Amino acid sequence: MPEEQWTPPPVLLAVDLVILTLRNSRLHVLLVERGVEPYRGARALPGGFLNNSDEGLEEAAHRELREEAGLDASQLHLEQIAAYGEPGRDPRGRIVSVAYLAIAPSLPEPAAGTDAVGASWVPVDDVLCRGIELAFDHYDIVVDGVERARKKLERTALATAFCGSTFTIAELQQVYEAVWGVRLDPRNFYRKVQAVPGFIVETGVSRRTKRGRPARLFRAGKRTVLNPPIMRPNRLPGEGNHE
Amino acid sequence: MPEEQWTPPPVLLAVDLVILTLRNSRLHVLLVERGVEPYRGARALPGGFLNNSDEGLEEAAHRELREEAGLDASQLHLEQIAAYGEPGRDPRGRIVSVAYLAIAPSLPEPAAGTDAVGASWVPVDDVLCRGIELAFDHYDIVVDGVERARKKLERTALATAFCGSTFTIAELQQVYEAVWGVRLDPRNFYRKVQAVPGFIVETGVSRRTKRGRPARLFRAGKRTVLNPPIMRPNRLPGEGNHE
DNA sequence: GCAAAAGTGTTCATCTTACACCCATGA
DNA sequence: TCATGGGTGTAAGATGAACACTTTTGC
Repeated sequence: MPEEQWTPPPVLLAVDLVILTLRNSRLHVLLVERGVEPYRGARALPGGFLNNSDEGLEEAAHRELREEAGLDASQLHLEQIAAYGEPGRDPRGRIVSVAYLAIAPSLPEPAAGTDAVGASWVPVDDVLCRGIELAFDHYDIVVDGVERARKKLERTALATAFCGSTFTIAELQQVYEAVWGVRLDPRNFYRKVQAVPGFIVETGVSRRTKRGRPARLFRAGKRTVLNPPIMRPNRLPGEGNHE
Repeated sequence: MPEEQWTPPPVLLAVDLVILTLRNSRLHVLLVERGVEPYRGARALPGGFLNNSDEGLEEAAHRELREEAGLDASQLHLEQIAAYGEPGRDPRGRIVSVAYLAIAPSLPEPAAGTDAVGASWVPVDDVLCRGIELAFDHYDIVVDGVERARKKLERTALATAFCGSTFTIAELQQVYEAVWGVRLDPRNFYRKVQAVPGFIVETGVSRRTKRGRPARLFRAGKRTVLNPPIMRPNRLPGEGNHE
């Protein structure tokens, strides 16, 4: 913090949301269609400006979550990704956006009660492969958000945020497979997650029915840091070099 | 990004720096002493407001690095930590700060040619144990910055940013030990870092002198992501629960 | 009974750890 | 020569991948 008399230039602050969920075993992100210029017609992350000078950043994220995605703030994971402030990122002027990552459990609703036009769940793969054009620098933000989720699956209980209040181990495995984009051995995964103290706890009421033997139901434990961690399978030795 | 006609409230944007370095095998952070209210006399992170509406966030971080710490922007690691924007974090008004983490190699100078009064390197342990009072929410920012560095040592070549252009494996080990606050077996560390392709490369000119057998000199390789990673020794099973 | 999914046991390869030991230098 | 730190070998234990096999359900 500086000591100058000179008054620093004010900037406009926005909050954008990367809301991830699983829909039929694939990772999806919530996108809205822009109704006005710039980038009219393109898809963008839900978000908006700070309401007033007294609104906190996370508070604004919670409000947007409610307004634009119809998701209740409580009981869903929310964390900051980063601030995006390159001059020129928004043609309307100097706007700095603070991006948040939200994880929602799989819900039956199509895209939740949204008031923004054209809100829809889009497979993350379609976005990452640039099959869908995003407004502003929102592509970068999605990349960073997904990467954050991928990393946090290893050492934190983030995966349970994708599940309902109770879940089977197979469902938990689908979270890891969808977010990491890999296949895991169900038998080894089964033991591995149970070997982490406090990660998941068995609800006595064990069963559920679909096909085959019923599975025990678990709920998220209190422990948020995983020890030992659930490590992502090794990429082949000669590979990836991005930060 | 919203579509409202209403004009959002502008906020002031600041940039704060967590500059880490090693000084005689201990992790230090650069702090300045505040000359004006609020928090006059307390220590704070170096930083300042955006210069003008055209200055980028990282650009501002580079400028502060030069102005307040006398460190050349080029060839030192710089990455964003997060945005800190709770209303009330600064008694002067609504100020949102974007914090950056910088890693500087061990330099002979006491605190570098600073123009801020009372800039000094402070052992990170003294800050984390709250032995030193920091202004604003700068304690939280230091915690987040150090935690970021600790995590990135495992999977990235960040440790080499603490070293000069060439370094011995023992020096690299001191980085890991100081940042993680653990002791490592030199023999096992020696082989482990060399087993990561592209992490460090041997400079033909191998020697250096102090006491005992001379060590080979290495420089940072091109690979920034470590595979396999250098994992932090396991904390005991019943432990830590913070996010 | 059969298919399918849950859950268990076991093997083999790999990695980690601990530590004995040798090497090259300054004093 | 001894002390000191650099560098190598190796064996025991822990971990992880692969996969055969048993259990419990719906049909």
